[in-house]
Amino acid sequence: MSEERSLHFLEEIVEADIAAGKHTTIHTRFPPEPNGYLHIGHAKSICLNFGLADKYGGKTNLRFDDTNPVTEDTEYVESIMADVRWLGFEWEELHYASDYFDQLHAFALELIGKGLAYVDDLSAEEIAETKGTPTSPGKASPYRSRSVEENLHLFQEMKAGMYNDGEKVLRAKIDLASPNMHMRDPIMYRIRKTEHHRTRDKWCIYPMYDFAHGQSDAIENITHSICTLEFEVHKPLYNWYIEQLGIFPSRQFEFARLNLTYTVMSKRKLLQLVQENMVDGWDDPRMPTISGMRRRGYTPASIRNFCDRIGVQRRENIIDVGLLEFFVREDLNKTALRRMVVLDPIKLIITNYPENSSEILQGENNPELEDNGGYRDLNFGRELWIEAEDFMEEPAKKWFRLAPGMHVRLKNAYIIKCTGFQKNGAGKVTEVLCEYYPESKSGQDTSGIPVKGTMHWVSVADSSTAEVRLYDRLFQVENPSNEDGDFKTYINPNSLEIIAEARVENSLLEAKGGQQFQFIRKGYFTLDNKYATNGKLVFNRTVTLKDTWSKEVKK
RNA sequence: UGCCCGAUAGUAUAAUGGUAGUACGACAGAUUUUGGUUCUGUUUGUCUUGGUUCGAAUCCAGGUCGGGCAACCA
Repeated sequence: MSEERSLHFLEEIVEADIAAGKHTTIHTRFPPEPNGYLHIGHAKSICLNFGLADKYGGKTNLRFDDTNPVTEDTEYVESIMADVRWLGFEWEELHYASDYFDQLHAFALELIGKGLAYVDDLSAEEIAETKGTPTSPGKASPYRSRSVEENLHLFQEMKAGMYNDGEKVLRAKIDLASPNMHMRDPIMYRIRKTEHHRTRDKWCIYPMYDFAHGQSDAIENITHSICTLEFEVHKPLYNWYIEQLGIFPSRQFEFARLNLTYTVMSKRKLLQLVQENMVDGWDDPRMPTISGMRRRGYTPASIRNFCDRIGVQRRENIIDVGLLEFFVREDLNKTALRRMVVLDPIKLIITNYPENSSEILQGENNPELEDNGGYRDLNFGRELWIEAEDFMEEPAKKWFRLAPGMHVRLKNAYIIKCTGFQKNGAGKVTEVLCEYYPESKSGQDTSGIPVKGTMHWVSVADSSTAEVRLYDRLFQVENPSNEDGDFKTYINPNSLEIIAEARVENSLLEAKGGQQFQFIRKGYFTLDNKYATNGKLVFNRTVTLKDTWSKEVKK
């Protein structure tokens, strides 16, 4: 079943490590900061970390990197856990960097004791100035040479809350002339008199990312600590802390983050869209967040397949969102129930069908499944709703649908012939007239009439209304972050079209939240968990069907 | 401009010194009671200049282009 796949570079590293006897098994971790919602880029990291451990019989932890109380919140913790599980993964151990605050504090004391850390009274601006630039070395702070005793004492006072935010920091004493800016006496601890979402007011000093991440990895015996490329310059520092402390030698490896066309992926930008109400929250179906894609109707399998296919590399990339859509269609085609919905209704009257009469026809639930996935009842009658765009007064070239004199099949029903139409004062077609062939009934057609087109429909007498939300790409340009000026100026003003009253077949009255449907010839849709109520159906379009006709029209 | 990383069809990803392959896309055709699905075919590529070698996408050197690094963010 599984096709032969070559190893990506991280798999090669793991296999080499195992072959060399470095580890018998591996331990990875997924370490989000709980300061926002997970997006498709995180999904890549999740699939990578969990997938790698799974492949080599290892384990994966979920660890919240909650070292900055200013930005973090339990709301995000909850959503992140829900999203990881929804994607289909279960962590081995659940940890918080904040669980290690005591241990981290002890590590800091140890480094101070070794003369490798000092308390600095310089302000943030002064530290930035004395740090130098990438091309010129930094200058030592006047406080760099404080004695171990003094440092211990001052750090104790910092911890005790005797100073205000920004008054003092604890710095590692490394190399102010290092070509790597991160090695120029990086800050280990800063004062933040802010309540932490878990430790509350226990601490007023908090470790920086660099002083927490590697040690957390080491505490959990993480063998392969996988992160994105921008952390590459942090690696010497990551290793320095581990070496000076003599703890478990976790090793960091970097891969290129995921970029997708027609969207943005940075948390900062996504947050802006939410805060400035350009979208309907983090779970807006147009957002590249996991929660947004879930609401939109994407399936976990389609996201996993996508992450699997794009692979993992160290080169910058921007992946065509069309590839994601391909995997969604591929998955939904096999699972979504087929239903008929008319988005832009006009009336079709079958003039030779008996008045006040109707009949029940059968429609397959999914032709891709065995036994067509079973059948549902379709109520057929003299008056039907059809799609306005399925009728043309004067047919275009290669037009297979309705036009005066043309034959077409009504899906799961009869072949009809268009005999006329009505227009209103504005010249808009309001009604199409036709005749049907009783002997052409679906499944028992003896008419012998050849038709090229098949159209969806719903009965006027026996259908309901629903709101349908059509989503398009959020941005008008492939890479909004790369354009001049504010990325928000490139937002697609037509990314959401709300159809207030589409006509749906009555079997959809039983639709449940999160259930997926294919509206025949229209695309994949799902019931919106947020806005659908008992009395009102609201559907989100996940993705359109491939449409070769619209390409034909463009020619 | 100092240090680090990277460069294979339009996009992504293989080839681990020995036939440049795969997926998506695009195009054409067949099938089809969804202009869907499925099937078949076509299309387009190793950044550049040298070097090593019987042989280089792969190794080496120079160049070009792209990305990262100067938060008390992660």
